[in-house]
Amino acid sequence: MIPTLQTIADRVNVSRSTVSRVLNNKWKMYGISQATADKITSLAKELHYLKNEAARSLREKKTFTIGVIVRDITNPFYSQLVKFVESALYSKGYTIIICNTGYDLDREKGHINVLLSRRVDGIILSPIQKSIKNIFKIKDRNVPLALFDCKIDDLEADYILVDNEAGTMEAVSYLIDQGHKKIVYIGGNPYDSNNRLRYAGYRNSLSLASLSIPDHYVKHGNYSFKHGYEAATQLLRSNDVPTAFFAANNRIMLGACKGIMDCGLQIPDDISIVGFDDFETATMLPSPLTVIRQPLREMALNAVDLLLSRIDKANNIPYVTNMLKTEFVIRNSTKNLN
Amino acid sequence: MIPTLQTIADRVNVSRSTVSRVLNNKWKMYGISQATADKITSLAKELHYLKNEAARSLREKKTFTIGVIVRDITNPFYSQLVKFVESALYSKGYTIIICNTGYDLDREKGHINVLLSRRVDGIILSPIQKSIKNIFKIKDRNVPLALFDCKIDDLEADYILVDNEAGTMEAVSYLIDQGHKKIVYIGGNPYDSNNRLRYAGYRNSLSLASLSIPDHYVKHGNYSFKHGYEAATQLLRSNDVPTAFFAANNRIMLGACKGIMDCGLQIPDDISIVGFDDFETATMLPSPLTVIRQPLREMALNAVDLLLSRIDKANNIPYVTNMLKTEFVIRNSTKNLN
DNA sequence: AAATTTTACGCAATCGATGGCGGAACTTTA
DNA sequence: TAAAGTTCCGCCATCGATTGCGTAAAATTT
Repeated sequence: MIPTLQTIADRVNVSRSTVSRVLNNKWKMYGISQATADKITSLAKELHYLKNEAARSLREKKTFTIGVIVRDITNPFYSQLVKFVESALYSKGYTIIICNTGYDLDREKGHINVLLSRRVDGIILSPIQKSIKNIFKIKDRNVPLALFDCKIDDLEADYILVDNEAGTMEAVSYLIDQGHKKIVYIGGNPYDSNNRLRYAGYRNSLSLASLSIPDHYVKHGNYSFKHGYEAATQLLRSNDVPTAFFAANNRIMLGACKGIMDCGLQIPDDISIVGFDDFETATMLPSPLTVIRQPLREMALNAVDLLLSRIDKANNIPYVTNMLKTEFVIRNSTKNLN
Repeated sequence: MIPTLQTIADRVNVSRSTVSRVLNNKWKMYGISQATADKITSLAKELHYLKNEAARSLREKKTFTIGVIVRDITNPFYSQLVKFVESALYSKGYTIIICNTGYDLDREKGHINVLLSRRVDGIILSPIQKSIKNIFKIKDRNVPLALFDCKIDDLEADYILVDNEAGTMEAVSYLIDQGHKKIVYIGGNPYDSNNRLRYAGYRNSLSLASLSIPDHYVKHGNYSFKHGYEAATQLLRSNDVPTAFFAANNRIMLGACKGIMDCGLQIPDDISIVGFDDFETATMLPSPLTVIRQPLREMALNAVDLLLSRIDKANNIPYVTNMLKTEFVIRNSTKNLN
């Protein structure tokens, strides 16, 4: 049998209440004698008593659980996010439930239902485009929510993200400064907010330099290796070969790099590339990749802080949008054409 | 207010029991009229009623929660494991709590306590060496447990792992067949079961070929990029440069590759390398890496099945050790010296 | 010695869902 | 019309922990 408060109470000849108070370190304020307290704590240890969290949650209306919904846990961007979030929350006594949507709206919906059923204290959500309905389910319940790595129009909420537009402009302008004029944008889902903002940054930079953008230099698609690969190979085999690629995320970038290699070309000698997200492999390629790094750790801690403050101090503080700066990490994947 | 069974019961003028029975699709066996059932289901929808899982868990002594404890969630090996496990369990109505130990024994202990407190229905644990005490805590409570990617001496339990020794022998023998005689073993923690078995495989292969192993050809350490890097660079700069490396896992292998590159050498022309674990980056290097692939998806599903069968059919079935075969993926990171 | 304080706890309600047992109301049968 | 079924549902205990309120017993004061 798994011991309960009652088990201990019976053996020490006190009531459940007393045991509870002792084990929650509140015995002083309830005037319980040292002797009783000692008996209880030592018996608890002896029996390997562990509080039943389901019972505690039910009574306290607090689960010490946070739901984390990501799009693809195997993407290092998210697995690192999870690592940081888990670590930060662990030290605060919270536990995380991981939900992987795989960019599937129905799955996201299902996961949200489960999390709400479990009465999680908060949710960190990295939504897919068109998640609004799902998000409203959370808002309706007044469950603290941190939207991660996105910005949804007309939706009031807490956001944690980076300045996608500025970050992209820094990278694209860098290419332009190096003399590139034929710069291709390989993007993700055209409705995704990140993609839109990154694309906007790309356009801005080219426009500032008075460079035009032929339609076939813009390849929206999705955030996959495959898309990056196909976009790159297609362009490299076309009759208007660009001099540089901008990749909207790490998956696309890797795919593009592979495509470039498979076309028998060299980075940066034959073609330049920059892109969003830093990742380990970026440093492992023959020429390490120049990338836009997102301050993932900061973002994770930010999301946790935001959530915890809503949980602790009531959920009626004004919404904030926490837009962090990106860092442009120059390595060696671009060629200076000047 | 969040609606409960009582809320609905009051509005429909029935008892909680009736509502519960209807919402659990048991109304037919309790002879509840269609009309009542309809009223209840539609009101439940209208109010967005969601069962309180804490209450259900408490009453049913079942949480539909599985704890997954991994060493490093950012290692693609584990993030993929999590992805597969999450997906398989989601379809069965289970939810997973992720715990990242970072190879820290105390953290593992803390996480196990939390999971037991939460009365998870089962645990998938990828332990660190010397976890036995922690594991016994789980066994003492009779909580279904699947030990992943390890084998602990004298500990009866369910294991899911690959045939490390045979897998390693296949790879090392391949090197030997290609004429390599100076093969270095860069390993992980010397007490780790995987490392021991992989090392055993390495010794076996060399021994079968009557090759001796100088002490400095064996570099135990830990499963980190850093260790791989340092071991490789140190050996490459020594006066007894090997012709091939065997890396005991993906992190070490990547570190070794980086070390090789930083020494200005080429794979496979100057030095050959094979290692454990397949990973995306392996295919992205100038010469794609020859690796020993673990059937991760199978392993994950196996772990889930094992756990669920223990959960559903009682926890007294005999322990099993599920040792799967590895797959040797030949790419282009070794040179034929013959 | 009676009154007052302090010490040291216990009682019982509560959180929300579940299910065994029982029973009222209505219908059918003899 | 009384007995026997059916139909349809409610009562209440239970899971384990928490806490406001209350109080008996011991200690102290007057």
